[in-house]
Amino acid sequence: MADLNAPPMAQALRDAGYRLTQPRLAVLQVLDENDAGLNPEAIYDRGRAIYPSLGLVTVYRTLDLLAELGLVRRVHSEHRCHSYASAGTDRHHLICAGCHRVTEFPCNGLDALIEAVRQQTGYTVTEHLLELTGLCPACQASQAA
Amino acid sequence: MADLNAPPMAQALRDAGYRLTQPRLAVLQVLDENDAGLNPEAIYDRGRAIYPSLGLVTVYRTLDLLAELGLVRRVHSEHRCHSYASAGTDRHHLICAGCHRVTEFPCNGLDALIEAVRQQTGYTVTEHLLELTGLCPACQASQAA
DNA sequence: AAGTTTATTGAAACGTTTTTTCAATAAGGG
DNA sequence: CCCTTATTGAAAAAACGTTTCAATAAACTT
Repeated sequence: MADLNAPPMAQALRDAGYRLTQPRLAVLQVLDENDAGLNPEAIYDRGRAIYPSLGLVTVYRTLDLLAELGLVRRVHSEHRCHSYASAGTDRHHLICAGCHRVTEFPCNGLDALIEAVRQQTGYTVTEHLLELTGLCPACQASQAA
Repeated sequence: MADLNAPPMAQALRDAGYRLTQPRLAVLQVLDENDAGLNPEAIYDRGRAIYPSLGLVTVYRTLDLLAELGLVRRVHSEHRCHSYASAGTDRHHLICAGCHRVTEFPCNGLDALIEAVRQQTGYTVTEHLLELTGLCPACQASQAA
């Protein structure tokens, strides 16, 4: 089982005690090669180009596992929340409404903001979700033309 | 058509040019009386106690309409994004992981944070989503006992 | 109050997304 | 190589959401 070209997330999977199967590697590769959020069916379609026996169920299971391990995150919108994108060390998604590209950004200052909310409301805060949506520079440029 | 006890959102609906039907009022009342995020089926069950002929399809349609008007918002989580809660003037949800209560909070400082991201990335930012999850004071107290 | 207009309804049917079941397969260890 | 068992994928099922359309009811007009 050669892992010379395995995406970086593969090591994290192995380190967590999971097996590196061909279907999982195909899913990982699709996620690695695409910076737009992709829904399970799109991942399935692209994954079958890499591993033709890939099953849609496996895509769902793999995404769930990766999400559990914090390696991917769901991409949220008001209408649909079906897409997933890779999750790096930066925690927050910046989503282009034009090309659907998903970029991560660190959000300095959010800790202070959360602390203020904690003091105002008495809530502990254990999880937070922040997504910003707008147009990336490339889409801004092409819309201006 | 008496609206003596109509929830506040009813006026917003009427002002937007929509009819205040019994099914819609039932949905509005359910949302008004519950501070936990509720999924469509839960709203349907509770709504039928108010208006027995209520249909599930109507719940979905009413939620869509209310969301379109900014009167309710979807509640997001990593696993499921099926719940809705009332939306007031404050924009952001604070969700209790214990009792599922959804509270809104204003988030002073987020504008500055978004501006910093804009300058770092070149993105315009037209929408933002922020949710904080933790334990409310009541659940903290009951867990400590 | 009665009549008219038309927005809205709900059940049935349908479409989409996600999960379960289970025999078969394959990853990884000895 | 053999063994263990995690994982797979197709079929089936469950869950979530939308469309169709005749009937109903909200709101307006007279």
